[in-house]
Amino acid sequence: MHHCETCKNNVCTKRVPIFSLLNHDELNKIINLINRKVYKRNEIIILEGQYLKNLVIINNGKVKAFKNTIDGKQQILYIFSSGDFFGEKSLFMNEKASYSIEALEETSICMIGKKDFQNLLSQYPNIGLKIMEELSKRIERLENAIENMGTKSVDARIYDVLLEFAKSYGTQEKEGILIDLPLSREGIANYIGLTRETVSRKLSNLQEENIIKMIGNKKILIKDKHKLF
Amino acid sequence: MHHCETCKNNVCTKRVPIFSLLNHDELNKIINLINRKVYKRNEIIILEGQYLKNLVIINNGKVKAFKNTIDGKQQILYIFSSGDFFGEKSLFMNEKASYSIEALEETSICMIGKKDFQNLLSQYPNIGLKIMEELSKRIERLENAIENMGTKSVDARIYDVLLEFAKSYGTQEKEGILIDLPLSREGIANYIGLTRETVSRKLSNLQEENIIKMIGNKKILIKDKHKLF
DNA sequence: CGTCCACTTGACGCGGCTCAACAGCGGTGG
DNA sequence: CCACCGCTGTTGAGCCGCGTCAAGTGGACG
Repeated sequence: MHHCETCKNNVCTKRVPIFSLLNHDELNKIINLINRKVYKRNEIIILEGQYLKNLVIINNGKVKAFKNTIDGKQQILYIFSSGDFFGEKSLFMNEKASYSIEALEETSICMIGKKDFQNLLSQYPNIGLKIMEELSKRIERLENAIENMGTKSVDARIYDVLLEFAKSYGTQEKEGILIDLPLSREGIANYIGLTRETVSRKLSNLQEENIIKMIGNKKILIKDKHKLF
Repeated sequence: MHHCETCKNNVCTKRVPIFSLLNHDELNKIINLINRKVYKRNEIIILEGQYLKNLVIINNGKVKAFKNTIDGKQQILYIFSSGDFFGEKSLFMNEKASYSIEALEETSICMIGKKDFQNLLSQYPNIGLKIMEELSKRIERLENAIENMGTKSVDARIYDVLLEFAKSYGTQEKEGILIDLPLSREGIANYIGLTRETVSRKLSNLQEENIIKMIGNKKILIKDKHKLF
């Protein structure tokens, strides 16, 4: 159906906060600038060190942004999902990507060429404000992550990541908050700077204390949220 | 002398990267919007949780931006010096400061009211670009800090902070790079998430290995930079 | 149903934190 | 100017906890 093709495209622009101040006609103009692409789980979308030519907006799915260290470790910096964008650095500075992006599940993205987006920016300055707003939020998350890693106990870091996931990926059930985990145990470890084994042990402890319940490896039920503070 | 009063004011705007695209007349208009203030060492400029009404630009001196944790620890997030700005978050969002700012030495600042700055922004959109650029740089520093704290050994973190300080506050001498430390040992510890004792020990080790030389508590000479990689 | 990879659990060692004692330095007041 | 005091830095001893290595288990997917 023809009009469905349009719907599909609209999705990209409609749900994106940075375009939220534009009206319908303006959005339609933008649609023509967009290229879409779909990635499967574990596929690399951007590799650290590459030059970026697009601003990328996630339409559907989840990705992780991470750095690999020389000695084979991995630090996950962000988990991006629907509506989030990345590659914005190349818009102001002509720099290489400072981290890699990998799909955590089937993910469809929208790409806008650097030039096109710069034109949009000068045409609609409010988009710039929205981006600054989003960058500010990202900065605040990073600042909190540093505070956690620098000053908090390992237990507290586990609590924090559980609460963070509960907020972003949790649903309220009668027995508690059910989290659809975006990351594996190893992923969680790489997100908060621990090892897989330590995460595993800490979660087992929490389960023994009846604070959480692990459901397979993909879900966790938080039975008593208040014990995680 | 009258024209020196003007010079003094100019300093504020001239050396600030975010105004670097403006011409002389435009800068003069801005000068009228600015309030200046001087803080002594250890004075608090902003307290976490306060509402900000200004964008603050450092004219002269150094400050630290930090968070205090419930159990009395401190995480230093940034060291700002001449030309750096803070308080930008209040410009896009009406939020409280997420960290405190304290003068590390005698520091003079320039303040521009929120409304005034928003007007500037819409008048000179390039200022917005400059701010995004600076925010991007800040994000990159935070991302690297997280990678360091999450994946690197304590030794490597000490090396990194020495190299960072060498770059920002060091001068090349014949015997090596002489660093004018912005932070005390305790400050360094709070910057990279260690304890005072550990920093002290690690620096003593480096001195024994003849890689650095401590000169009082305020200066460090890096004799062999290449051993710090 | 079988294979493989991720997760779990245990044992162990090392390294950074804690506690404690002391030294050095700067600031203050007599 | 000196004496005192408090804060920061140094150094030592000991402990605890996380990382490492290793073995065994379980779930996901073909």
